[in-house]
Amino acid sequence: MLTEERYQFIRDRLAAEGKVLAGELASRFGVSQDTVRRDLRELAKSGQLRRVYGGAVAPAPFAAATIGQRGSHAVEEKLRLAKAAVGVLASGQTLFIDGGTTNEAIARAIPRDVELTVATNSLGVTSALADLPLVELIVLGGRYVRDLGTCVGGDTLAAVAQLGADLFFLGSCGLDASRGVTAFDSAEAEVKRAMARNSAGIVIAATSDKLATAAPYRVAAPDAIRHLVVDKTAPSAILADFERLGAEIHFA
Amino acid sequence: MLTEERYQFIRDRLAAEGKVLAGELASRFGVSQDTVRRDLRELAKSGQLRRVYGGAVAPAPFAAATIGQRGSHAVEEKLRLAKAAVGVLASGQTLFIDGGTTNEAIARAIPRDVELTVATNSLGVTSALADLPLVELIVLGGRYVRDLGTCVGGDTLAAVAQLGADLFFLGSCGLDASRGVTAFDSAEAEVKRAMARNSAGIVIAATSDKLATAAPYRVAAPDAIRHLVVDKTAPSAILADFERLGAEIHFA
DNA sequence: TTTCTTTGTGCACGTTCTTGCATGTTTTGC
DNA sequence: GCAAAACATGCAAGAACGTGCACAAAGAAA
Repeated sequence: MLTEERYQFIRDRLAAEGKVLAGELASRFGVSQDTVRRDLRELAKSGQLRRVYGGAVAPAPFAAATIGQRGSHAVEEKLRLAKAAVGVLASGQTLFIDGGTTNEAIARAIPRDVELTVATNSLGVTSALADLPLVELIVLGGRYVRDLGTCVGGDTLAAVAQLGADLFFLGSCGLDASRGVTAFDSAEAEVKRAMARNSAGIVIAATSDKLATAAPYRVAAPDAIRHLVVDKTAPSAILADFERLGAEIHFA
Repeated sequence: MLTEERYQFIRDRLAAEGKVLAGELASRFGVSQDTVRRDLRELAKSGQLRRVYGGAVAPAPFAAATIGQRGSHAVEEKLRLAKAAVGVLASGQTLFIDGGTTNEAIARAIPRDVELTVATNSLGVTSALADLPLVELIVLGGRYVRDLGTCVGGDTLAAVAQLGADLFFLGSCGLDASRGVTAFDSAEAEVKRAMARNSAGIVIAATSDKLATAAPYRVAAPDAIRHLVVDKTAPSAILADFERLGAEIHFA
């Protein structure tokens, strides 16, 4: 019995029934439960199932429902980034959070026992925070843009102008030590600029593919970044540039 | 029986019927009530349900006012109402839609090929419409109120004031032919009043338990209702009153 | 062929998780 | 106010789990 055969059987069984039991698989394959557990661990690592006590279940449909191509590896990376990014939070703070899948992951990673005031123009972030009892949630309305999952426009700008925040979690941007933070869309950039202007510090959690890239619209100067959350594969030369400009580097 | 299976069953049951009983779940699963209570505690910790004495109910934004009433029959009734309510729409119209489970059902029932401009302060309605390609969606931001699932406050009022709509889908209210439309919350009523003021006509889809009830805060006069969508069990005497006041009655 | 490395597997051990029971507390209905 | 039901908490037994290690089979290098 090849390992791959077991994998395929598990995948099929999950698709058909939604769950598998470790003990049942072991007796069916004629191997020890340890081997089955190793299989499950391996498949879980690539997001093909979710391990639970006693076996495994089909993965959450959450990934499929949301935006873009986000491979399973990128999900894990974003989750690690999100957990590290939450580390810069302190109870009682006021935050701006804008759009992007990384920011949605961060919002979902905020623990239930932290007291915060959060203003966001992202539908995903709003949904993620809507249930947290200690979060005072302010929705920044405006024209909803499907492709971004956020609100933009004059109404959004007006709402931002009335608020001030300790930290601004800035998402889905290009990031370059000389050009600073840049966005791909004009209206989006306007809102980000307003949020940056009304915040004491900017937090950016960047997957490694965002580093050293630039987009047309300028959002913030490179020295405006207070916290930069990256994974351990980020080139140290680039990080050194940001550190020199005053950013605090956090590794996921 | 995996723990996760019990979780899933509870989630499904809550979505369908709005409530679960600890004792009933225990006998169905073949485990002790202690285990069921532990499950409920766990799900409550992540906001997936709200614990009550004897079991649990669906979390705030969806439970709204009617906890015991929303059996699977009530869900079906709301679906029928929603389909009928969509009948009053015409392509090219501009709508206000506020909160409530009935309005969320209506939003989900809007077909993909209708061109509309929709302004809403409800998170559920926003989520329902976010994917429709022909709907220009305007999010009315403000302070998010967990129990209502909507935004209220001065910012919301200001955003409403800048817009005008053909129809206002008014939800989760008391409804009485002499007192008109009434709401349970002061801030909520303010927003509804503003929407009513800036709309040419009001549409109300009411489950039969809403008819001939009243709440403290006045929202609109009884003769402001243009379309009233009810099921066939609605008392004809009450409907006659509304019809005399100028409402058009639609049966689901 | 012989030797070494790689990979997959099973076993032993300690750890963590789940569960039912016992106990004491809180809530509900009368 | 009282009794019963529902609940929270601590505890112990057992199941499931992770890890390190040994062993065997397959292939590569000498």
